[in-house]
Order: sequence, then C-alpha cells, then structure tokens
Amino acid sequence: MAETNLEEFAYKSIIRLILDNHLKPGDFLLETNLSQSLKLSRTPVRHALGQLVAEGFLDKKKKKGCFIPEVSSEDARHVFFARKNIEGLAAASAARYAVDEDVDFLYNLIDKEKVLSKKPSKMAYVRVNEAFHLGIARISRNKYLEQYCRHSFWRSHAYIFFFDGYYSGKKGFKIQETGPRQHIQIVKAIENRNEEKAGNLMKQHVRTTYEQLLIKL
Amino acid sequence: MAETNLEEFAYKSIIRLILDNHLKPGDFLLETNLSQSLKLSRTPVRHALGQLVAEGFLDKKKKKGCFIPEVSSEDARHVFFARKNIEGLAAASAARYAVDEDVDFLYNLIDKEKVLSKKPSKMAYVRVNEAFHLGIARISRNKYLEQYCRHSFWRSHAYIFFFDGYYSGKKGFKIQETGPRQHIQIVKAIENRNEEKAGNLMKQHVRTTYEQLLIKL
DNA sequence: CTTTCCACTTATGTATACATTAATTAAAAT
DNA sequence: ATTTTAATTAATGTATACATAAGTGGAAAG
Repeated sequence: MAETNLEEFAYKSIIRLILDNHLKPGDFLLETNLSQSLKLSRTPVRHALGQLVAEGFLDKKKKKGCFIPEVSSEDARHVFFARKNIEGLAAASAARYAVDEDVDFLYNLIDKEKVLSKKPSKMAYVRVNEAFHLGIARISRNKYLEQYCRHSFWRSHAYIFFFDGYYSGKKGFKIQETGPRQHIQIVKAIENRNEEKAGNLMKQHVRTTYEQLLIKL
Repeated sequence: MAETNLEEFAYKSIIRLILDNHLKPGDFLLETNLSQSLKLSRTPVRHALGQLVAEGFLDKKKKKGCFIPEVSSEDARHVFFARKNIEGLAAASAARYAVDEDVDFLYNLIDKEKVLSKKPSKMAYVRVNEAFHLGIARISRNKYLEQYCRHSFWRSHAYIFFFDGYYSGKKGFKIQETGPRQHIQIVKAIENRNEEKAGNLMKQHVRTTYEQLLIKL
C-alpha cells in the first residue's frame, strides 16, 4: 500500500470491491461512500472513478454517479463478438511471437487449472482463467490488442458472473470441462507456432463460453 | 459550448488542441497551462487529462505530467495491425447492419471528399476522413468495436500527422488518389451487404495507408 | 384520487489553498 | 574538474468548502 499515491490506492481498491464484493449491475459506486470507507477525501476517489469510466468498466450518469454497467442479451452478443475476434487475433499473434518462456508460463497456468478442477473454487478458477487470457494477450506483443483484449475480457466477465448465479447466490458452480481442454489445445498451437490454428481455436473457445452463457439466459 | 459541464469542455478542448495544434510526440500538456488558456480551474482540466490517459491517448509520468505519446516504427506497426483488423471487422459488421440512411450518409461523405480534392485542405480532408472511418464504426452497431476503432484510429493518426510533414512544416500535402477511390469501393460493398468484401477492402485500405506512411519513414 | 409544482435532499461539479515530490540548479567538497 | 549534496522550483497530488443540478416527496390544485 505504501510507495503509491492515493489515486492508485483508490483505483485498486475500487476494482477489488467490484471483483470481490458481489456488486450487481446497476449498483452505484458513490464518491462520498467510497471516500468514507477508504478513509480518504473525495478527490482521489473521484479521479479513480473517472479512470474506470474512461476505461469502460463503469458507466456514469451526469450528476448522479458511477454504476456497474447494466447487462442485456444484445450487449452480451456485442461484447462476445468483439472479444472472440480480438482474442483470436491476439492468439494468432502470440503464436508468432511467443518465446519458450511464454509457453512455459501458459503450461504452468494449465497445471494450476488441473489442480483447481479437483477442489473447485470459483474465485481461484476465475483468477487463473483471467491470467491465461490476459497472458496470451500480453504474449501477442501488441499493446493495442492487449488493451482491447483486457477490456472486452473484463466486460464480458460481468456476464459470466451474473448469469452463473454468482449474484443470485446459486451454489451449483462447477468448472466446465471444455475450458481447460480447449486451453491446452490453444497452448499447443502456440507452441507449434501455428498462427492460424491458435487464432481459430481461441475464437472457438470464446464462442463456447458465450454459448454456455446463452443456455442459462 | 453550453449544455455541457466544464470537464467535458476541457476534454473536448484538449482533444482539439492535440488534433489541430501541431503538438509533437513528447510534448507535455500541463494542468496549469491548460487551465489558464481555457480559463478554468485545474480541477476539470485534471479530470479530463486523467480520462485521456486512461483511454490511452496520452501517456503520463508521475508528478511530472501528461504528454503526447512517443512514436516509433514498432508502435506504428502495432497500431496499424490492430486498426486494420478491427476496422475490417467493423466494416463487415456494417455491411450486415447498415440501413439505407447509413449508405446515404457514407455517399454524402464521399461527395464531400470529391469537392475537397479540387481545393485541397488538409484539415478539412482529415475531418471528412475521420467521419468516414468512425461512421462505419458506428454503423457496425457494436459499441465495443466502435470504441476500439475510434481508439486505434486516433492513435494511428498521430503517425499520419507526424510523418506527413505536418509538424516539420513541409508544405507539399496532396490528397492521395487511392483514399477516395477505396472509400467508394468500401461503400459499394456495404451497400450490397457483402460483409466479406467490405471487411477485406477496409483491411486493404488501412494497409495502404500504412504503406504510404512507411515510404516516408 | 390524480396531477402539478415547489422546496428539499443528495450527490456530483468546481474552485482554491495547501502538501508533496521529481527535477534542476548551484554550491561545496574531494 | 568532477562528484556529491543541499536548496529551489515547478509541477502534480490532496483536502475542503462551496455551487449546482438531478431526483424525491409532499402539499396544493384540479
């Protein structure tokens, strides 16, 4: 917490709040509340919220406040369409630029996934999954692709949380078998420097995620 | 200028400043300067700068300030790669969702381009060109694609300005013949609802822009 | 019972004073 | 002459007081 200014602290705290604290779409994040609970003035909190809005992770109504974006099936279609194609590009690019260390990194994540499949914990699974997808985005070595991947990934995640009974308190979460299996195939394609295959597998993988979501809708 | 708050005013003014006022990569945009020249307090200016940094249009050094991102041939390659593919997706999507009004809108822009080719003015040309590209992004009816298009377009524009002698004061600007011609082809593909063709033509068009840039480098 | 209007509340929007720190410059020591 | 160090500067970072407007609820009119 030290070594960083209050704006950054506020920014990270708010993200943490969003990811960990079961905030529902439509919920407001009020400057006054946040500054009280984080024990700082409104100024850095306001700045952090502005960042999150600019990045597209929060929406905002003038003179009203910032809130978790509303969900809709149309919006889900849009975000998954964008994500599918952009992550596909990133995976293809990753297959081109990956060095051995990168491949090792991805295999390590897959090992962690295997361990988690024995003792399922949604929080842990989500983290590893995120590390995998954003890891490939990073390996693409293209900061623009990476930025768009990160954005569409996080934005799509609102749906995964929302429709998986996370907010409504359903318990029956279990890790999909398809996820880890597809991850392995993607890494193999990257390892073989097969750009086209890596891209197509990633597109397919994101499509699968979307289709599993649609069933619950 | 009315009907909007000062943060928005500051935001738009700064973008305008960047696009119109010959700012070079590495140039700083200082809160104090801006607030003086825009005749408002630092607060809304600071907020606007924060937005622009969060959106990736400006870079920032802690306790130092915000500045126009540095350029490099590697970065140019990255941004044009992303832009080419994403605008390609957007054009394909536009071919799917365009209504007659949209096609009219695009043909109108092309008419304006034709007029401009007689009396070339870089500023005017750049505006119409931007309206064309962002217009297609809008017609894609996908707000995520649109956001990424807008970002990569603006970011790539830094290069077009920079290497076109805009900063260095060279005068010999003339509108490329290829640009308007390719625009017409793209609109025709959209009019015919030919998604694949529209996408490929747009990719080709952005690639052309990049190649014309590389010659000057 | 419904609608309109007005004051009231609440949260953002803005200005300003002050704190902090990265960078620079000049002085001092080796 | 070069390096170290201390003071200055110039900008951001932060807190706070106040302004403003969007939403709310209740009283008055229909």
